[in-house]
Amino acid sequence: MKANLPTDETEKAALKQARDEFVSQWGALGSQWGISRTMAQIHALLMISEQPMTTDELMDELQISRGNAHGNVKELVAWGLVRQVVVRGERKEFFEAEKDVWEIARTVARERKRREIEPALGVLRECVEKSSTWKSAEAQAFHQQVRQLEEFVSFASKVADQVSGMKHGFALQLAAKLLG
Amino acid sequence: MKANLPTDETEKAALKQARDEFVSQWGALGSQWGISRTMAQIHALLMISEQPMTTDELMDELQISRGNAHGNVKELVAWGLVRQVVVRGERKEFFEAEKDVWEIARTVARERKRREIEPALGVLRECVEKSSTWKSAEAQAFHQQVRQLEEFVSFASKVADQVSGMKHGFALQLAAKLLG
DNA sequence: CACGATTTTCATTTTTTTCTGAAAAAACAA
DNA sequence: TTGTTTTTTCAGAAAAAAATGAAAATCGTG
Repeated sequence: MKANLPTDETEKAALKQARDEFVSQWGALGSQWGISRTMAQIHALLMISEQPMTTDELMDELQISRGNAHGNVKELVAWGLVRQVVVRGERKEFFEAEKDVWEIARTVARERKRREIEPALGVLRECVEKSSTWKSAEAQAFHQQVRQLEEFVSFASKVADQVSGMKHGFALQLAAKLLG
Repeated sequence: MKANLPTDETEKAALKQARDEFVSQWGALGSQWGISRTMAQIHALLMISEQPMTTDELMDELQISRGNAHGNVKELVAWGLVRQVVVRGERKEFFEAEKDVWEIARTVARERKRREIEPALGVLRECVEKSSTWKSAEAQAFHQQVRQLEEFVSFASKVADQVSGMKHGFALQLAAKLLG
């Protein structure tokens, strides 16, 4: 075994600190967004973990309860950002995060479309439909506005489809189109 | 004055109902997102209102307190989604929402970049930097992962710039590029 | 089956966020 | 200035969301 030079030890400590910082900050960002701090922290932790982790390891690392760790890791699985893997010889469940950023982006696009865009479209379409035959000036103004919103959200929906359907090389395709 | 035919009355009632439904549902969607229900409701209400509204009208329409109405409408102004307008002969402040959906989209892109993307980039860049000279395998794996994330978020930032810089005809430009 | 290991659920507590309403401050008019 | 209207602030209340921890259910193995 190699000798532990002072630099090795220093680096080890600094790495731990950097990882903790990343996890903690990512958690804070998560709540700015619409997801719970713990869920974002678990995601961060799994993204920078080289091995899959168990619920107990998550509890230990983040100092959270079993119920909390369990619920949030399962929600990440439901999002498709984390998968459960089997480790030979182990009975516990292990979890690992998708690490490829383009894959992550596609998943987020798909899920956000499903959870946010589609319900909005439902509401808007109902309003557009209802108001389409109304005669008064006020009613027509309402119709016009919800129709414009519906058109836009519908467009956003198509963009989300497009993005979530892109294969690797996504970056190149999209970058070329948008920034070229 | 025209006679109020039964259909007029029916339409009027139905319009009121549709507007309320829209406001209420948009509020629910808002909380799914990262903004408060009330803020989303005020935004919805102002988007479908033909006249600018006062704080008192907002309070009345949404059945909320003055402090709540005040704070949320001011936050919408800070976002740039609502502006304060002067109505001649009136002392009260009136508020109106931006109605053009492309303008709304640009504003949201700009603000979300500022509030969500930029802080994330800060965290990521710090991690990338710190870990760039480290030697151990673990440290390098960490570096690689945060670097990939940094690259992606940086790309997202450029997209947001691009979108928020687009003038009217935005739809056409973007649609052509993405869906064409 | 029976037993220990592990996962899942859930009533309760804690924390965070949002809202209220009244008081203070500011703006304006006379 | 003084009185009136309107806006702003903010301490406390209420509501919503998240977390805990222990009990129940499930799973896998001998």
